[in-house]
Amino acid sequence: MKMTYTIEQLKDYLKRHDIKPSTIRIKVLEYLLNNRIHPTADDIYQYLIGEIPTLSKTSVYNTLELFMEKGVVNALSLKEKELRYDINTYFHGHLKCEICGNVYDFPVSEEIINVEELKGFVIRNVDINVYGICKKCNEKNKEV
Amino acid sequence: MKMTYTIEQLKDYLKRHDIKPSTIRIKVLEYLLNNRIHPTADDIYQYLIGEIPTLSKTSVYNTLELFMEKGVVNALSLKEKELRYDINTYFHGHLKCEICGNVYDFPVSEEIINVEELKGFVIRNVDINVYGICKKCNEKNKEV
DNA sequence: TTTAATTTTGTATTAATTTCAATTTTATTA
DNA sequence: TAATAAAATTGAAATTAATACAAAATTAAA
Repeated sequence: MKMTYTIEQLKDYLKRHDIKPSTIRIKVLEYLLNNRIHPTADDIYQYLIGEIPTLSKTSVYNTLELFMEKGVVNALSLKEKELRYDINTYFHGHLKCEICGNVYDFPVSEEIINVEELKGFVIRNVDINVYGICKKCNEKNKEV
Repeated sequence: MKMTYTIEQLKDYLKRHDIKPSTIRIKVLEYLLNNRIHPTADDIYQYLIGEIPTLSKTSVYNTLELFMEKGVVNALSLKEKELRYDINTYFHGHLKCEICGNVYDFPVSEEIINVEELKGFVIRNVDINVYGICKKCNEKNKEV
């Protein structure tokens, strides 16, 4: 994991989002910022248990719940059992490769929600999820 | 429930999708065609248990799984515990009202997947999910 | 320091989905 | 038609992500 944020930076990030910084919150934030792989709660837990041996899974869930309320992360519902979490809250789409399981980002124009049928609807969140086979896995298949 | 399909029509629908028609499959299909509310497996089960008293939930899951394989339904992953199922497999988006819980359809241009970043990716499915407050619930709130 | 508020933990619970062997139904063949 | 094979259905048990919640630990305030 590339370490690109100081503790002060992480604390400020939380404070700016109206979150009191605690060790767990700082570590979860650090993980999310440095591992932009749309991790599950368990991914986060499995990594952080190495850093905080007393960590409980409930704390990870609590932290992610708080982060969602404060707009720090979005949850991704990708037809999997587990939710994934995305620290990138800018408008964008997700590509899930059904072979390797990786989730990639791709740009989407906000124009798509400019349709008559959405007038009068207060939009809080938009998810654009594409399922298929990524370039890498597709090329591997051709070799066989 | 409006009854708009004959058993023969339902059987043909299944056969055209390479599915052997059985009583359960016909009833599940009928329910999906006549109740375009993006029901959950339990919604379907709760209704059909009144028609088929011996019905098991596993059969509903089995049937929906088969329908998905054969392209009869799509599963909707809307950050709820349960999956929902949609008999409308044409390209469109979904609006989930977080107040009343209803899920509405809205049109989306297929242009949104025409981006450079998706070239080389074999697309099998696209989900566009919008979360917020629907017109009806929004107007109710204003009254208060 | 004492008290209050907040955060974290750990266990138990919930509930949707899956697994799978047994049963039932349907189709095939002798 | 009866016997056999194949397919569909059932029901109980297992799985597991997420939640609830009370107790413990930590931090902040008085």
